[in-house]
Amino acid sequence: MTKGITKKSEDYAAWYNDIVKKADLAENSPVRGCMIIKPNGFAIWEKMQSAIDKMFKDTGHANVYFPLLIPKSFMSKEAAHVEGFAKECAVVTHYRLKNADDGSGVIVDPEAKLEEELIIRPTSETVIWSTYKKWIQSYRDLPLLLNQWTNVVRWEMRTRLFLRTTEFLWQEGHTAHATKREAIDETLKMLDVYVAFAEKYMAMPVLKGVKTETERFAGAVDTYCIEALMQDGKSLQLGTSHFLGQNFARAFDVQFATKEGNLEYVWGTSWGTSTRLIGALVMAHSDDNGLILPPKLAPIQVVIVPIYKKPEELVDIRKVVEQMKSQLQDKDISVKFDDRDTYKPGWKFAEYELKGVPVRLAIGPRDLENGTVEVARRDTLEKSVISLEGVVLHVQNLLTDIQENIYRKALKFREENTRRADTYDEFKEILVERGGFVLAHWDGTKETEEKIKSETMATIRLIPLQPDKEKGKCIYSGKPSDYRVVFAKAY
RNA sequence: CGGGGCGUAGCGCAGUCCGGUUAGCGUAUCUGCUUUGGGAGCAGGAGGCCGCAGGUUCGAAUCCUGCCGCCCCGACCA
Repeated sequence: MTKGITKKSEDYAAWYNDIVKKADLAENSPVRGCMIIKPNGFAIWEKMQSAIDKMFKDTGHANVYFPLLIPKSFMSKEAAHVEGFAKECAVVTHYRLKNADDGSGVIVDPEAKLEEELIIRPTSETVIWSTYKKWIQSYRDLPLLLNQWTNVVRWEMRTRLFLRTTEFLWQEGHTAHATKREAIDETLKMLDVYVAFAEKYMAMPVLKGVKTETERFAGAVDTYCIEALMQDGKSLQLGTSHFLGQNFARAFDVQFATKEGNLEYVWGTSWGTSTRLIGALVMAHSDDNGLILPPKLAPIQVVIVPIYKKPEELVDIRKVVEQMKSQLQDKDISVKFDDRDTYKPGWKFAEYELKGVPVRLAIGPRDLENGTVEVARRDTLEKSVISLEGVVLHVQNLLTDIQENIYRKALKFREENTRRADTYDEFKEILVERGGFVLAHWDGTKETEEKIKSETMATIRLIPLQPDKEKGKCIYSGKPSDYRVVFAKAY
């Protein structure tokens, strides 16, 4: 029925790529690893942005913009930070091109070499903290709660549309506080913002926790994260929130005068989430017919398809549809009336299913006679015929129901794919046969974590924030452990 | 960087092993007619530096050499 989408069960990676491309979300760019986000994909990002941005504003944050280019020297200020990002920085070395003497095209003008090379931001801690030094003198300047929506570049070895691209869009929050407690509270507060966004908007249940030292952000004291399970049993990190301690304050000498007149280093946080979220939507919810979007993030929530033979019939249909459309719009529902006569109804049905529009209304002569409309929901593909009078209320309820149903389905999937392992054999068997989250005891050492990773490909996704106390033995070393951590293969 | 696959019409592909008419199919596109409640049918048309550069040959999409690019699977990471 659906043209050209690889079955999810046959080849998950191909299925994912097919949906991204066929649903017109994005395509590859002329530069390897970069992506062109198409209108359909960008509209989803815009919905995400506006919801998240509102949550940031509601928690007292303001937006700013720091530049794309960062002096190379800034990168070396914080030791762990350089260590983490140096390998994947794109560097600007020249500022001019010229025509080659042999006419072979343009070349970099060797005369135009920069005195200090610039790096394209892989993240903005360095430039922001170098500026915070100027902005912060007193406890009265704190807290400083800023965020920016930008692009960043990280030269990745292997890329996948949305999930990992060389350039990606994201938001990065950077805050500065007078006390450690306040910075930690901020870190956790923003983590909870991400949890709320994922669950309420993306209809995606997430686990939240803290990363192990190995997985920690370069330069952070603690990295918190939310992780969601994709349909192939792999985990995807959807957002991170870092407690930076005084690391960047020390690196950039950001001190403030306390009420008592002492000079102290500022406490910092940073937190981010990216266009990867779009990849998560695809991988967590969609099916072999295409994209399935949660209504709250769907650029078009309801599409209306007219069915008619003669142009006169469309005239009558249009009258009914226009009224219905404006009633729906009055309820803040985004509606598209697809009255193009260049495509047939069946074609449109398939197309909107592919693109994940949550609700489709079809109306034809038969409906006009009966005062009805056909309603189809994308998540279950169910169709029903309802009376025209009740359509607005019905659609409102349906959108809510779809949002909840997608969430329930994802939650059920996660629950069915979260298992406990008490021995290493059991652990390996689960990962090989089923995937998913595996809760297991760990002795807390980097060495054990590394061994398990190299032997099974699974990593510790997170340590729960309030783990259930349970005496046990590390599945690898047999050493005592007080609680289970969450393992999974990850993107 | 390793392993695998692939570059032929906008997209998807066949043809390459074994060189030989005018390079073909599906789909999309354009024209016309018929159609329209699940990706319509028929007829006609247009669309190609066969990835690039050399070489072998009377003759190369096909054989040889070199290069470039893309995708997938790993190692690094949001």
